[in-house]
Amino acid sequence: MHEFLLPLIQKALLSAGIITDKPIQIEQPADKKFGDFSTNIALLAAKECRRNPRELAQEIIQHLTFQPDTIAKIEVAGAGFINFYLAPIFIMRSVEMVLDNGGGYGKGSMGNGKKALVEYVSANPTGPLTIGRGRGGVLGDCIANLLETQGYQVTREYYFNDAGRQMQILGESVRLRYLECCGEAIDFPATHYQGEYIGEIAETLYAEHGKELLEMMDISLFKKSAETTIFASIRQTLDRLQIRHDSFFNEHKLYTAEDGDYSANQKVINALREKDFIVEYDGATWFQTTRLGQEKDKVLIKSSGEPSYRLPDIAYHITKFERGFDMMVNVFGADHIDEYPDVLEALKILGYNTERINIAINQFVTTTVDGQTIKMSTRKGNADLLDDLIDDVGADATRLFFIMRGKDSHLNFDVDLAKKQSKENPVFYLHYAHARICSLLRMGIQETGFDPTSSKEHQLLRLLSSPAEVQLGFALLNFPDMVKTSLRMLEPQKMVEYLHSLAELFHRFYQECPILKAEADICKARLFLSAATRQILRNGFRILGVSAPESM
RNA sequence: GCCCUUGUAGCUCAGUGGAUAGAGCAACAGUUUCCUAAACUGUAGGUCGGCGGUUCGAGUCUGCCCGAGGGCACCA
Repeated sequence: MHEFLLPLIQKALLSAGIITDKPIQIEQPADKKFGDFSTNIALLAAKECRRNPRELAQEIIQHLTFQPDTIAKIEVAGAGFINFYLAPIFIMRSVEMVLDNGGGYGKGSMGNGKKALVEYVSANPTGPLTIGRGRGGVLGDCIANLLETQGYQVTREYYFNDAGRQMQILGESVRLRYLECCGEAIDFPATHYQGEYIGEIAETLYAEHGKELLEMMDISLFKKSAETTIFASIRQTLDRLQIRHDSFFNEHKLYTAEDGDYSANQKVINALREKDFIVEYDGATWFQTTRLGQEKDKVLIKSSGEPSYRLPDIAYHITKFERGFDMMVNVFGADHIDEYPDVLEALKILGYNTERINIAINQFVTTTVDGQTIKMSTRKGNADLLDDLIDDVGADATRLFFIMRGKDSHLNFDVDLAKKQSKENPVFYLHYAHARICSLLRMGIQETGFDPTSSKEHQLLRLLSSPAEVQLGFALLNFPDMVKTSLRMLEPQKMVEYLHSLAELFHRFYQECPILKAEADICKARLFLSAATRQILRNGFRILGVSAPESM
């Protein structure tokens, strides 16, 4: 609808001779008595024009020209707001587009073929996925879906490292458990991986090899075995949530030189050295961030000669630019919050446009079971496994609960609520609206032989004018704007809220307006409206990665 | 001690410098001869953590204080 109003206002400003560099903001007032849409442009422009806002608003209104039957009323209100009331007939006419476009309704061309990269999950294969990772995974997946609806060519990437120190410890942990299987007495250090899965991997090795690995001091076989098993389990868990990646980027690539060339890591050092941001002391190589006003320099190469995580991170981001991505989104958990500023600083120094990088940070998750809040802690056994949560509440509830709060909010995952089969549970409420429409349409075909999904008599929608119908129709038209808002804010939560309110409006319509019992044309019109609602629910569910049950 | 996020109704949370601060759930009171009552309607519920500042206007920006979560490694 913004596409409809924005040009109208722009033209009015132009013909009224009002010049302002303030952006035209169109919002939907919380209270319907202030119209369907409203703009505060007169308030914003008043200051620079040195005019009274209300007078200015009045003048803008006089220069607004539009087709009859589109806008029912325009008024100046409050301090100088301009409020628009759409004509019901215009709303219902517009709903026809939902049916005409079907699954394509809500798609946009913001991306226009541009290449986008979304990096998410990116857990190293040291253990099964935790609930906290799940939130980021779902968030990233939804953001990727949103980008796709806007015409971006999206790559979903998983960045991992199977070479570092943590992986060494992992291999060592498996070896120790293996020795245990062989009946050796061992001392298992607290610094090693405590989870039960380590023992399971060791047992598998014991079953395959017996005691023949007993004397093997090289841990690479143990490490490899652990990595393969754990990665398989991670991917299986992600698969249960419909989270998929197109690309798995192994950090190790950045360490190795190709054809006598420098490694990607070394190139970063060279380039930063050229910019005079590299210093060496204490046996290590440092990124001189003190020159940027920070308290301490940051280590890039440890005195052991190994790069610290920061160096490959910078090199990795450079590959994103080199691979030609116009837009990049990194989804991180709150524990990585201190990681990215240094990376961005380095990229800026090296001349990359860091405005193309968007950081989406999600706060942590606590779960509530039987009214008891359980705090999540990483690296402490396996009390917070994502798999267990999916077993408990199902994939749809897991996904939806992760994104139904803003990513900045410290999510409280109420496991009992997620399992409830009633409207208290938002998953259920959304599913029910969809299933109810499916049932209604089935019944409609049975009783009247009319199928709104194959009929083209969409213009019958114009017969509808009751408040419940018009409000539902209006909500449907907001879908494209909601998609854009969700993407702009990198916040799928907006979509969840929108769909919830849509479901609510449908239930009210269903309650107030008899459908199959109505006069033939009205019946058809209402079935069209129902079909359009179902279409939007489906389009929204697809973005959120939630199923659309046909019956319940 | 420093940095990031956060504090809004009983609970879980929206709120993009603008109008009398909203929603869902819970609570209370109603609605089914009728397409799924797995639903709908209505009522009540607030010192926007606290104290200052910026301005025509602050829940929103800013300073300090208090509470919560996270981070402050030659771990990732």
